[in-house]
Amino acid sequence: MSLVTDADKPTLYKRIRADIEQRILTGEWPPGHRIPFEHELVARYGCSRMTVNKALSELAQADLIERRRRAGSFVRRPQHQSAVLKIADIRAEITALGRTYGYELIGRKLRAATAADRDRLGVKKAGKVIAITCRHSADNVPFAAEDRLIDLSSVPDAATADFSREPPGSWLLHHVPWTEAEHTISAIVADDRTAEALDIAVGAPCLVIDRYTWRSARTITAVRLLYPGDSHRLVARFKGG
Amino acid sequence: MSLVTDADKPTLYKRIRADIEQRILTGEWPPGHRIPFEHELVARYGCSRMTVNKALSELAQADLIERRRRAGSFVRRPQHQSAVLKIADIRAEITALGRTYGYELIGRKLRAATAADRDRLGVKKAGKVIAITCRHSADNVPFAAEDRLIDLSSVPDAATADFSREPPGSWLLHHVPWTEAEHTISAIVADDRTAEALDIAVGAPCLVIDRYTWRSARTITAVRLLYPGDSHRLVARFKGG
DNA sequence: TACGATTATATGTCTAGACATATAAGTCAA
DNA sequence: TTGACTTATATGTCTAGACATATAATCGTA
Repeated sequence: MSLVTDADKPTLYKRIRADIEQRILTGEWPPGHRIPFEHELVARYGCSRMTVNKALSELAQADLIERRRRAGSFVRRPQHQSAVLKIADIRAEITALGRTYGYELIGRKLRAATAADRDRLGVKKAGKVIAITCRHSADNVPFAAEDRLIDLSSVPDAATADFSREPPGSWLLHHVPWTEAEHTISAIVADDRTAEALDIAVGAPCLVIDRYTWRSARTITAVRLLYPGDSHRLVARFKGG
Repeated sequence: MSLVTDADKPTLYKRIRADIEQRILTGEWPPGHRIPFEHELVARYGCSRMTVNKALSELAQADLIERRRRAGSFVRRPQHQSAVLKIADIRAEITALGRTYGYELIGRKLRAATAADRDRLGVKKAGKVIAITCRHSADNVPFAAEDRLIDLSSVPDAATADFSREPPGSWLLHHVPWTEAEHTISAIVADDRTAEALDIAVGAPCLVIDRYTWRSARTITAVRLLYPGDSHRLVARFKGG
């Protein structure tokens, strides 16, 4: 029976945060509205300033309010230009849907980086790379085609990994410590090769995700994922939930 | 000459946070690694516990570490399944590129909600709605086609807004207090109508963004944006920046 | 050996102060 | 009116404590 997400954790600063969030979300305090000063909230809730400060700091970190010295704290304009996009590991995504995951390695080549490879990885110098082509399926229906390049100078262990059984995405997730990533999403129509890989018609729409991954300015992998565009959807949700 | 993002703000807790973040991102402290206890960091930095607690709390809020009572704080596994997708206001997006923005209202209808309208808005009962079709262009080249439905029972002011001059997206952004949104991204091929609206060939790939917006369980608007798929790209970036 | 009770400990929250600092607002002179 | 200076004030950071609480580890017992 809780309208607020974590109303069942009745610590004071969370209650203060939830109270304010509630008023912002309902529109009672519209964008630009100055929320009460810290000392006013201290008086209202009968607590110390550090407690309301913690509540307000978290709201500021979540971009719900903006804090300005000497002026006060203000409700920010909704920013639905940025949303959290969930791009799950494909295996996890499929098994989460209760479907059986299938994986098939199509090609694996270890080679000295060509100019095209270096360009794709965004590096000037690269030694060897592994190029992998594979396919993911759900209930034996093609789900996504993957075309990946791994920089072996960053991930030398990848040279001996067995990608015929484990998808490179999963392997990397468990063997590289921490990464940053950039995703680019676009649409194309299937060419001959793509149509065959995904078992769709030539000219059918495809959703493309290009993911470029690095760690501390060091390139790790570049991957292109192709999904049948009419059956696959990416969902990005902003705020709440 | 700073390697760390906000090293120029030398408050202690930010320095502690940056130090730890650095070690995580470089892989020095891999996923699963237990970072020093609060009392150890207190000793190392010669500060009070609240100060290191603030640093660790922010790292936890950013999902970089996980805190477990009695056990300690641990580096989390990289989660590149969630990324921040920037879906800018179209006008802002175009002007940011230094191109001139153009807007053209194609159709506007005020009507009692049909069954299809209610379905699209995800409501059981809706009074009147406004259906809007319009087009955005950059340097006089079609950039995106928009097809929108606004629930007038949630946003009555929209009935009198002049959408022939201001795009409905911008208008809503400035007239509804705060919203939650869900975006669904998919790919289609252009049909006759779409091809004409975007001045592309029939059968050309299109990127589709369906955005559904509400405030406190109250539906505001549902919009479908169509972009030429080969010229438009969405970029989502995770961590760092 | 397995299970239940106890204990130790790291984190979670909170207080009542303090000083620092950016800046809105007011003051005064050119 | 404008610009420079001063002041008041809200936020930013920090301290040295305190008690609460979840839980890993230990111990004792069946």
